[in-house]
Formats: sequence, structure tokens, C-alpha cells
Amino acid sequence: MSSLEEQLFEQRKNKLKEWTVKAENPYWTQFTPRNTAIELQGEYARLEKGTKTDKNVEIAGRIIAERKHGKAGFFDLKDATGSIQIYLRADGLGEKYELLHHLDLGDIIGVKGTVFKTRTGQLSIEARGLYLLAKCLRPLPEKWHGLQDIELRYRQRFLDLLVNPQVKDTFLRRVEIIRATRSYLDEKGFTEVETPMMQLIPGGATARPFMTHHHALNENFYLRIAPELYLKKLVTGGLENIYELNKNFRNEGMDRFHNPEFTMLEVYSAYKTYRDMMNLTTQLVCQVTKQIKGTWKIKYQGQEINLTPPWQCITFQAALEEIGGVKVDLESEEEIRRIAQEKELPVEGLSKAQLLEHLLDRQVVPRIIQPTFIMDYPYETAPLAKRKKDNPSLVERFELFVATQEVANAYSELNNPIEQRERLNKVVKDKTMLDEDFLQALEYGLPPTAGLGVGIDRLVMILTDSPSIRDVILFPQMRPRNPE
RNA sequence: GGGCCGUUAGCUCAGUCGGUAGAGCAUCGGCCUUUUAAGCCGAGGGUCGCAGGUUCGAUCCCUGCACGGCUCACCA
Repeated sequence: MSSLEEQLFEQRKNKLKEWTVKAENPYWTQFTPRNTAIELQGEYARLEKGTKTDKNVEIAGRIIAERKHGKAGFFDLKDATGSIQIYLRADGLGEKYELLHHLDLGDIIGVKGTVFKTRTGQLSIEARGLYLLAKCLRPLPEKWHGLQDIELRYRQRFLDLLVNPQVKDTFLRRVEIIRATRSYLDEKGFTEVETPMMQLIPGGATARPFMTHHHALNENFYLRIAPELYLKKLVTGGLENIYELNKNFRNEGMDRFHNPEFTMLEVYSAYKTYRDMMNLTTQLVCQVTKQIKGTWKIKYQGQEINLTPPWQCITFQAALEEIGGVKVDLESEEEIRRIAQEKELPVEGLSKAQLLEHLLDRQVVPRIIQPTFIMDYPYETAPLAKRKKDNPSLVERFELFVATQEVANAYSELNNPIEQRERLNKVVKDKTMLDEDFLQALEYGLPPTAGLGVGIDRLVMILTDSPSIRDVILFPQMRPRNPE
């Protein structure tokens, strides 16, 4: 901490002490505001310039700007709803006026006073009572440019929220998106469930998990990488239309599109297929978008995106060929390997499925801007998906891509326990990581079921025009700062 | 983990072709009772991310490290 920083801190602590001695102790002061900025701004929008009212109001908030003029002055007070100007006069405030120099930008105060409009037309409250409710002991970031330092914005999100108005908008938008998602599913008759975050066997995907230890059980647990297997157990148990909307944890690299903990929606519906899920996905995204944006034509990072249904739908093979310019026989591992090499993709030690996905990720996905379903993947890419009846080398799977990002992934779930065991055996190298409980649930009979996963953070990014996943997660993961 | 880039006052940013740094906001003092990025006068505030090296001299050049951004790898 530099000397200036200490100096500012000390100055403000002294002001706090002075206030406590000469007025009240802020941390014991009771003040419950009866009014909000937005309410007053609305109610008095048409008040004539230069008019006083005898309306008494009580409002609380943070001082975000001050303009003092000797024996009078103005504060801009910001509460949760907006901001309003406070007018302070020596005659109106009496002794308290002398204490004004103990207040700083950032202090949280309560104001009692009357509503009026200045001669320049600014709605204001003339203060008759003024109470310090919490002292801001550190200087706020600059009022005009806000907080620009990206690292500080993520590490001290409270400051980011305080001084960068669009940040709060984004996170309020996020809440709306999640709320709209829930209400869509609830209205469709789905039941929200909660399954374990701590799992003995991390299943449903193959990412590296985070590990933790349960002392009483003396057992290692993993933070879930997906809720999928538990949700299918519930479908077996007769909860046939369910969803879960919560965190997953993956111990992988971090970048603009990946945070170690992220929010996933998974939906399962019995007696449905991936085709039904395609419709559900379209409806869900369209309804949420309409509700949030009021239109299906949105802008993401300068690009026009048109979410008006129906969306383009193309098979995996056709996508490789028509979008990626890669004509390949999906059956021929040699050919796939050769083409991957030609495209300068890593091939060493990679399976056919991995090669195919790399081809898709590299050649196709970066070219997809408009919403596009890619469907009918090679069966090796999805061991939990059901094969196509007329072409068993493919599975009933689709992914939705928007703005070069994967947003959703869905299958007709494989419900044949014998085939499921075989296919998992091929993929899961460590047999203790084979979820026998899940296989047993299938053995009791999982109805034909369709499952869907939607990356909520990515959806929020697109609908809030945010370039990085860290812009839509309140406290994104950061490397701890080394103590000096 | 690799590559590229960044880190200067509390905040937002200049700058030094190598001679220990400036502005605006904020802060402190003075004037000002309808201002609104209030105004005017004055003042204080910096181990230029950290540690080494080269040099008479480094904030600037070199190396290493830390943190961050982008990107590649990883992530069925």
C-alpha cells in the first residue's frame, strides 16, 4: 500500500471518527428509506422547473458525485434503482451542514427532505435530515471513466458493479434469462430437480474433475462434471420430465469461453427423441430471446445474428463438406487421419472420434455465425447417445452453434444397458470409473428418453453481447495474487 | 503448458531515441446558496509490477519471475 493510499484511508477514518463524535455512529444508525430514486423520478417527471412541493421523502444511497458551493451543495445519490440529486443548504440542514466536509464520495447516507425541481429542471430532494449510514473508507474509481482495469474489474466485482452501469445491466439480464428459462420449462410441465455436486464417480462427460475429500467417510469425491447420469437415474425412477439448472466443474484450461465452474441446464424427457429436443431448444431459446431482447434479430460483437426460426439444420458429414470444405468417409479412420494431418491438426495418439471433433471444431465451427444445428454425429463421439436405426455408425445427437460457440448438445439417450456397458467400456479406461449404479438403473429399464444440455453462460454471453465468459460470471476464477 | 502483448499517482491515461516523470479526476487548503464531468486560486501525492544484469547513470535496453489480456494446446 503506497503512502498516498494510506493517507487517503487515514483521512477518511478520521472523518468517520469526527462524524461519530459530532453526530451519530453510522453503524448503529437505523434508517429505512421509504422512497426510491426511480419511483420519485417517475412520479415527479412532469413537475414544473423551479417548483417546490411539500412532499416529504426518505431515501438512502451512495454519494456518487458532489458539487459544493460554499453554503450550499449538491450530491448525486445512487440507490439500487437509479440516482437522484440531493440539495443541501446551510439554512435547511442547520448544524449538520457543518459536518458536510466529513462526507466523501462513496459514503452511504440517508436523506430526509422535500421534493422540488431546480430551475434547470433537475428533480432534487432538499435535505432536512442527513444521516451517515456507512463510511466509504477507500476512494472510488474515477467517476467519468469508471473502472477500466480488467483484472481489478473481475477481482473486485463490487467496484465494477458500482461504477460501470452496463455491468449491472448484464448481470440483471443474466438473472432474467435464467428466470425465463425456468418459467418456460415449468410451463411445459418439467420438474426442476437437484442432483449431487459431489460424486464418487464423475460421469456424463470426460473432462478432468476437481477432487475433494470427505473425512467422515474417508472417501474421495469429485465435483461433478455433468449431472447427466443422475438425471437419467431419475427418469428410470419415473420422474419423466425433469431439468436441472446449476453448476458443473471442469478442471481444464481457462479462456474466453471456459470457466472452471459454469452453469449448465440439462433437460430430460421420456418418450421423446433428439428431434423433439431440437424443437424444444428452438422454442426455449426463441422465447427467452424474445422476452429479453424483444426481437430475434440481435447483435453479437458487431455481427448480426438472426434467431428467427427455423434454424439451419445440417448433418455432421454435410457440415464438414459444405461448411468446412472437408469431404471425408466417416468410416475410414485412415482417411480421417490423413485429412487431419493435411489440415495441420494434431493427430498423435488421438482416437477417430477426437480427430473428427477436431475437424469439426477447426473447419466448421469457426464459420458458423447464424444458429445452426449439426446432427447425426459419428457414434464414437457420444457413448451415451443412441445409434440411428437406419445407420448404426451414427448417433441421434445434435449440437447447436451460434456465433462460433457451442450452445447446446442433445441426444436420444442410449437406453440399452448391454450396449451402454460395451460402449462405456471402450471409453472409460479406469474400470473403477464405470458407474455401475447408472448401468443398473438402465438394467431396470430407462424409457426411451431425449436429453439436452444448454450452456447457460454462453447463452447469456450471446444475449448480452459479452465477449468473454468472465463478463457474465460475477466472480470468475482468477489466479490468487501472491503476497509480496 | 507454448506464443504475442500489457503492468507509470487512489482511478483514467500521457511520457522519457537511457539523465530518477506529467495531465485530468479524486484528495487537502481558500472563495462561492440552483449546480450537474460546477467554477476559480493554491498544495500534497510516485522504490514507473518484482528481482537481477548491462551502463558513469535504467521507469526506458537485456534476462528471470508475478499477475492480467489475446491466442494455441487441453476440454468426447
